[in-house]
Amino acid sequence: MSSPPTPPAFRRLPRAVREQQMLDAAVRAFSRRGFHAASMDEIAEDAGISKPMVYAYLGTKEELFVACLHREGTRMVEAIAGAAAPDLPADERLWRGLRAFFGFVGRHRDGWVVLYRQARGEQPFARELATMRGKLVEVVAGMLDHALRARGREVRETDLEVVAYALVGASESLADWLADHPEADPEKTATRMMNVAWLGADQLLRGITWRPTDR
Amino acid sequence: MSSPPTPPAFRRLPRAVREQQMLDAAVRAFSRRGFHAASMDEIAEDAGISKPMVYAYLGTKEELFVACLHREGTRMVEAIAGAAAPDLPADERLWRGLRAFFGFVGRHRDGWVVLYRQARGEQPFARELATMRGKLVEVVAGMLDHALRARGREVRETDLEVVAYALVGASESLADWLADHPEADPEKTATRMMNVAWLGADQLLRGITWRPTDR
Amino acid sequence: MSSPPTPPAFRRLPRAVREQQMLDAAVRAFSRRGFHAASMDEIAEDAGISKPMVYAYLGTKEELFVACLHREGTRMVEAIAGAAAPDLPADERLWRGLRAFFGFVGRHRDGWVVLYRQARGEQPFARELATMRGKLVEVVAGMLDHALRARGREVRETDLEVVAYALVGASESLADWLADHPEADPEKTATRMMNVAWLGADQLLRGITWRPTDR
Amino acid sequence: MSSPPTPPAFRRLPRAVREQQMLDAAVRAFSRRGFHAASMDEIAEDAGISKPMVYAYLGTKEELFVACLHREGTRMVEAIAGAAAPDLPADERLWRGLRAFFGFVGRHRDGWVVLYRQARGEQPFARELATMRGKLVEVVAGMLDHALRARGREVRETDLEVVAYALVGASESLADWLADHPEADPEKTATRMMNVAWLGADQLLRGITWRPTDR
DNA sequence: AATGAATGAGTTTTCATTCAT
DNA sequence: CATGAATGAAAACTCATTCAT
Repeated sequence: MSSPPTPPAFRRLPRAVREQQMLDAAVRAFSRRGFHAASMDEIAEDAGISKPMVYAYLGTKEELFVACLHREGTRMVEAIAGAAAPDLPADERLWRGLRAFFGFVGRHRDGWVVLYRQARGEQPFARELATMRGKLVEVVAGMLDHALRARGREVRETDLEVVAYALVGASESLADWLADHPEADPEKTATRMMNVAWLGADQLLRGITWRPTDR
Repeated sequence: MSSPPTPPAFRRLPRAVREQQMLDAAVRAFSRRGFHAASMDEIAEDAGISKPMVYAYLGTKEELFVACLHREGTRMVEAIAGAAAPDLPADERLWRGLRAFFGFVGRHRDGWVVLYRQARGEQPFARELATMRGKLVEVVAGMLDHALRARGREVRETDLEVVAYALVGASESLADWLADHPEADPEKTATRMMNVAWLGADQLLRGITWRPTDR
Repeated sequence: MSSPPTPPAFRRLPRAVREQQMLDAAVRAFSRRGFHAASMDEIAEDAGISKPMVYAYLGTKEELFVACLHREGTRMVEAIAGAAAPDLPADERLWRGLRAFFGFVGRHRDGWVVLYRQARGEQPFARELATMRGKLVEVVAGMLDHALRARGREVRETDLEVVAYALVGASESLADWLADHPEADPEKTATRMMNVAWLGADQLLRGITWRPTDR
Repeated sequence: MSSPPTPPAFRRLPRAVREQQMLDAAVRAFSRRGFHAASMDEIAEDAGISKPMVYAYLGTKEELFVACLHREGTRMVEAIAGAAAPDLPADERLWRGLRAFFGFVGRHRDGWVVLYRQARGEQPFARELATMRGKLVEVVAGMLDHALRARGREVRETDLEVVAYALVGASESLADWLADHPEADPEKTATRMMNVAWLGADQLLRGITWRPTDR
């Protein structure tokens, strides 16, 4: 008597799976509506789970957002790091990194948006975000430094960092543009960014263009 | 005895004055705490006026934010447009525009932050912001196009636009960095940006550097 | 120098005129939006005058509403009283009263609505309104009593009052219906009400009908 | 010592129970103070629950009011419909309907007031209310039509509707009066209304009276 | 006589978060 | 493990009303 009429077939999933469902829902909500406008009710419902479970698994709203940031950020960094092997020449590394970056953005537009567009405005995440971006800047700066030393030249560290910062910033902006233009081709966008970054306006104006050699 | 310490002369100010006070307070609040976290109470108190006046003069919270956007944006665009005269050679125009831009950011760090960092994440202002940025991109694209045609060459419009977009994006990011580093020198930052934009990584790595001629 | 550029031709109207303008605006606002939803700002603007003037002339919002009630109510009572002379036979008095009543409603739909529909729900005006309606009920009851005594019969006062109340209520409801049907003919509505009131359902069902003799 | 005076057994009630408590409190508040003057704070406190629960269960203030309207309206319509069986003669149906109606009003004075007195003035509920009243008018009109056809006569539809409207209006007004006179007897009021409706002023003045046969 | 400037006080509504079951 | 029930706190917005000029 009083046995459960509907078998709980879809319930009692392992914790890891549930967490991913929640993060998926959270990324959707945060990227579409922003950190403040997204509500925990909304996220819980979209994840098909009750609110207390979200709190039990992923903590407060801020922690949840940070968790999203971490997951998407890690995915992106891994994608880029896996592509730009450190033993290649400078331009090849840059090109592969850019291609990986824009490819990732093209495949995870939601993730990208939540990562950069939303997080930047909210103080609590500024540091978190700065750390992640710092890693990228460091990689690019290291790349430049490496190439310079190979030619027997050296540059003040600040200069390097700022130049790297500018390159990363330009890429972010183009990625932002890419996220807003679903029809745009990530590969082409990467090529354009490469042209700007590598050749600069002066060369471009002279008709010099950079083109990917392989592929 | 008990003479009024603050003369009542500051009350009952004319509308135009009050509006500027409110906008000042709003820019402060929005840029420091973000659109959602900033409260109308806070802004009103900071402006030294009661909430209903804010609503009476500048409308809804969203409208208030847009008003901030407009004021700061107009100031910035005017500063840049006034500096980059259209009859100069391309590199000179770019340089002067950049110098004006970073100079402006250095002088109005709050304004810049509210303008770009906060507005980007909030859907309601995306369009407003896109319009403003669009103007900048157009100017830069026009500049490139002008220089190209002068050399008898022509480029597809989309390409131009994307390159211009990247340049603007890089500048924005450096400006962002500038806003977070109060000790940094806007002039130097402009020079660095000019190097990246004009020469590109390739030339920089070869030891070629761009330097302002005048001054 | 600095003479007024626009001559104040429409300003400085005598107080009585201004008050009527305000009452007109107030009746419009109250009847369209209800007592609470109508705002003093709205009324002042519609009257083409500043808010402090409204307060100076007609007092608080409640007092303003009461003033509307008074003006419209007095107009209506006068219209009815002027039509139903006390020396006519009962049916003729009733008919003339009804015709005057529906005629008035037809000409002042706004006034009627503000008078009855809005005032009834708001406690502060219940008494005011009850007084006015009481006068009407008294008149009708007196009419019935007069007719009864003329036939040598007498009825308990309460009975009379309730019957009169029902007649007034039915008229009010029809008037309400009339206010919502701008195309309807007041005269016809009066005839219908007369039929119900005078003959009753029983006679109507038997095919007996009342028709105005004159006209 | 310090044993809990009120057992915590009354907390955490199931939704259905809470909803009824809220509706009870809302009907009380709305009918006593009017739609606008009644505050959600007040209602929540009177229901012994916090405001957010009211919003969670019954929505917006307007929706809450409509919910009240629905509950009370349904109760009333059911009471009347259950009493006036369609196979009785016209006068008997009318009488039973009126008796049920006034009986209901006598038992739920609060409900009646909120239903008709408050709702009529507020635009947002006009339609809701018109629908409900429309049903009553239709029933009465159908009754008259039925009786007429049984006697081989026919009447224009508009005429019927308006007469029915007048009868309903008269009843509403008497009910209104009843709500304001707690000492009055619903049964007697029904009898009076029946006299007015069925016999008309003419017959009443001639000393003809209608009396309930049964009971 | 007339008004722009100003506000205290209140309202609806939302949301992150936690119990008790 | 899971959730329906519950709330404290705060935010946006409005409005009748008054002062100082």
